[in-house]
Amino acid sequence: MLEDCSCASYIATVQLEKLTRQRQGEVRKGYDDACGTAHGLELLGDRWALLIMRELLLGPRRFTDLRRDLPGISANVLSQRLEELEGRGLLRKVRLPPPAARDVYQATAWGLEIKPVIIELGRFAARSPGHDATLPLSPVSLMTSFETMIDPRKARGFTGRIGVQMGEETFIAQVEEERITVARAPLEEAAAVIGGEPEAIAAVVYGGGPAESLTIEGDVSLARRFLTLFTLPPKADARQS
Amino acid sequence: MLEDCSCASYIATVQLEKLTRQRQGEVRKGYDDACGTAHGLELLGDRWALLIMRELLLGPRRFTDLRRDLPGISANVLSQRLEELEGRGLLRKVRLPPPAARDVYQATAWGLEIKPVIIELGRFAARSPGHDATLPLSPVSLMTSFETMIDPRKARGFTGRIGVQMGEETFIAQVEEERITVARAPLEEAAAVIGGEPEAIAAVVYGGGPAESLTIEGDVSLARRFLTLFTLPPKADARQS
DNA sequence: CCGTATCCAATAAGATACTG
DNA sequence: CAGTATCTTATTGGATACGG
Repeated sequence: MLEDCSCASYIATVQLEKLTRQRQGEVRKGYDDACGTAHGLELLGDRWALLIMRELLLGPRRFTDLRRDLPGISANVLSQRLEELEGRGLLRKVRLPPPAARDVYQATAWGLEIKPVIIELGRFAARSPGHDATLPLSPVSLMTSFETMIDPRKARGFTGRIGVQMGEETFIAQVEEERITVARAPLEEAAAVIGGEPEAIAAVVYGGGPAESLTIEGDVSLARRFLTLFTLPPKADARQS
Repeated sequence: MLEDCSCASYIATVQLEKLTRQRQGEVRKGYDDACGTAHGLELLGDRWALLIMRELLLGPRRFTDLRRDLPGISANVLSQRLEELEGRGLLRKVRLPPPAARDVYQATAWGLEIKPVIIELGRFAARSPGHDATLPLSPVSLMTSFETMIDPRKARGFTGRIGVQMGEETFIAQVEEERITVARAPLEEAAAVIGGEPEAIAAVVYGGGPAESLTIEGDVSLARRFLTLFTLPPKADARQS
C-alpha cells in the first residue's frame, strides 16, 4: 500500500513545490549553475523583465504607464512579470495615499542596482549593425541613453541643468565635470527646457537632425549645445575575428 | 479577383519574411523599441544565449564542451542558439585545421564586448538572497567571477601570476596593481598552481572553506594569499525602499 | 565521437474578452 | 483604470534516431 502511494505522493509534493514557488515569485526554471550571471538571468531573464526595470529606473510608474511605454506587452504578461519581480524583491507595489489612491510599482534599492547592466547592454547593442533607431522610444529610454552615450570629450567645459519635457513627463539632466545625471524633476531649476517626442529628440541627438524640430525655452544656445554632447559608438564589423 | 488574393498573398509574404529572418539568425520577436537595451535583449535575451557567450569569453569551445558546462541545455537548443548567435554576428563557427579537424565556436570581437554585461549581471545577482552558491560551476564561470569579485583593498600590494587547473583546463590569473586579468594559458609561467574542481575552489574563495581541500604547487603562500583576494558583496535586503 | 533532425509533452507568451 | 480569465500559438526541453 505504502509503496503504491509513494509515487503519487511524490508527484503531489513536486507540484505543490512548484505552486509555492510560483506564488512567491521565485524562479520557475533554473539554470542549475552557481554562476552569478546565471542567477541574474533567473531573476531578470524572462521576456520583458529587464525592460520593466528600465522603466522604473527614474521613479515609480503605474500599470498603465508601463503598458504604454512597453509597446507590445500584453496586460497578463505585465501583470505576471510585476508579481514575479515583486516576489524576487526587485520592485514593490505601493499604494499612493488618498486622494491619489493608486497603485504604483517602484524599484527597490537593490532593484535599482540593475542599472549598470541596462547601461552596458545598451552600449553593446548600440554597436549592432541591426539596431533600428527609428522604432518607438520611451521617455525613460531616452534619458537613460544620455547616461550611456555622454561623450566626455564633447562635454568638457559644459555645465548646466537642462530640462526635458516629453508629453506630461519632465526630467532634468545635469551635466558637470563631463558627467551627467538624470532624474524626474519639475522644470523650475532648468536653465533651458527642450520639448518634443522622445523619438524627435533622439533624431536630433543621434541622427544629426535639425534642432528646429524641437521646442526650446530658456537658454537656447546652452540647450543646443547640450544636444551635441552625445556620440553613438561605431557599428561593429560582425565578420571580424 | 485581386482583392480576393491580396489577403492570402499578404499572409504568404509575412510567413516568408519570418522564414527568411529565421534562416539569417535574426530576431524572431522584436520589442518594437529603439532603446539599445531592448535591442540587446533581441540579440542575447533568448534562454541560454548569454551563458553561451560567457563560456566563450576565455576562448573558443567545442559543442561538447559547451554542452557539458551548461548543465541542462539540450543538444537541439544549443545547436539552434549557436546558429542564431552566429547569424547575429556574435560568434563564428571555425573549423580547426587538420589533424584536429574539429568545429569550435568562437566569439567575434564584437561578441566579446558583452563581457561588461556579464560582469555587472553577476555582480548584481551576487547580492540576491536567493543565490545558491552550491550549484555546479563551470571553469569559465569561476575565472570570470574572479574578475567580478576582486577586492582592490585586499589585493593591495599583491603581484603574481597564479595558475588554476580544473580537470584538463588551465588558466592563468595575473594580479597587478589591484587589478586582475584571466586567460586560458599553459601553466609554465605561473608562480603557483591551484588545482581542484571549480566548486571546490569557489568553496574556499567565497565560502571560507579550508585551502587544504585544494592542491597547491609552487609558491604555496602566494597561492593561499591569492585565494583571499575576493569578496562577495553583502546580500540585499529585499524589503528596503 | 560530433553534432543534426525530428517528434512529443510541458510551458510560456500573446490576443482577446471580461470584471470590480 | 487596473487588472483577470480564457483560449490559441510559439518555444522549450527531453528522447530518440540519424549522418559524417
